[in-house]
Amino acid sequence: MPRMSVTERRELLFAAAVRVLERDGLAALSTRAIVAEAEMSLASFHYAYETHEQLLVEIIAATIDGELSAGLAGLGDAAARTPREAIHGALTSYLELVRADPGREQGMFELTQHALRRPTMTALAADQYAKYHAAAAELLDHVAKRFEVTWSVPTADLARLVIAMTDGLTLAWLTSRDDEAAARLITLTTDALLAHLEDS
Amino acid sequence: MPRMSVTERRELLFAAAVRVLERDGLAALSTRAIVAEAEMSLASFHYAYETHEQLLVEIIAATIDGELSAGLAGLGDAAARTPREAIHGALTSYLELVRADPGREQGMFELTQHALRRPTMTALAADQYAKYHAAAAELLDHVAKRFEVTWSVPTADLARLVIAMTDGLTLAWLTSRDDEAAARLITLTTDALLAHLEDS
DNA sequence: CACGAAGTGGGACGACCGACCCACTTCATA
DNA sequence: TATGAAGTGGGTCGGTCGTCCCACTTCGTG
Repeated sequence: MPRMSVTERRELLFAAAVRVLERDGLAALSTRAIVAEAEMSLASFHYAYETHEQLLVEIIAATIDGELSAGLAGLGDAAARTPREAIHGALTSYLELVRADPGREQGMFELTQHALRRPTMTALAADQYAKYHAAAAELLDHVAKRFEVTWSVPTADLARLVIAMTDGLTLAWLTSRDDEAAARLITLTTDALLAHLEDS
Repeated sequence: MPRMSVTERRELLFAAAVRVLERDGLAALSTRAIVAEAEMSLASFHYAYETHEQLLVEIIAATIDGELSAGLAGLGDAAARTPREAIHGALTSYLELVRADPGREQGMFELTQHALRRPTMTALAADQYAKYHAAAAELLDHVAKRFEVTWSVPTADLARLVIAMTDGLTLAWLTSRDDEAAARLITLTTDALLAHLEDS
């Protein structure tokens, strides 16, 4: 009801859409569900956003930046004393993120799947994963620099391994909710990465 | 138009639904789209299946059995002369399967996501992955037995690593379509597995 | 041949979807 | 205080959804 600028309304709708996506999934992310969550009238939506798809595009593009980059990179340099601790800690932090808010990661998967199916959005999915890989590579480089070691395999390749494992780990945990199995999976992943680490 | 039994009609509808799912995605898998693909009338659907969801459940339950188990296990024992060749070959075969029919694997992901969102279906998703893990464990046991070696880590854990990696590999390839990067990812995964192999 | 079961299909239902129109209110500016 | 831009919301459009009803045809069996 209160009056506000278009940009402010866009932000409120955006936030509401993310909440609906995480809570109820992409299939339930209708225009009406979004405005209900934001407590707005239906017409207000098309005043702020041209189409429903435009909001989706914006969500995909935006949530990537602050998402995994923060989840992985931001937590890798805690109080780790060894490369193993750093890698293992970062992966564990990520799992904790998934456990704390499963709907969020599930929503990311749904958005990716959705984007892959629409020709106009497939480039977005590609960008999404390119950024994931870049963030993971940054984390690996950071570890190498901090502990004065080198990776014997290009970090770009190892980054793909990391992202593939976080995806697989997420899917495994979402389907089984098995914390212990996930922890063992993280240890195995850490082993796999450390095998390509050598003193420099 | 031709007359047929309920079971036969169910099979035709099932096959048609799978085709639509692989070609157009889960979002397009409506009752009408299915009967159009099967060239039936709309009413025929509810004569064969009680509800639309029932068909979904059947698809999830059925496609698992003949899917990844055949994709992985069936191709692991080709002309491989070493454990490395066996593992690497199986993973490469799987990637080839994804490349040959991306829509199929994408459909599987969509079904999993869908199942995870409905409380009545989450158990199905859990079963799905339990079977995946079992199939992968079987493959690993088979390799160990054939080459007279042993895994230094429970194959159940390594199986989770394999499935997580195939999921991550699939997602990575679907989003980037980068064959070379996928091949390097497979090599890294093979390395990770072989690190836990020892003579017996 | 009769008859009931099995199978078929046109049409309609209520609900929800994205999008949009247009009358209305509020505000900034002149 | 007049005026036009900015913002708001009720209502509706055409379309698709899953489901269902019911008249119809075909078939196996008596």
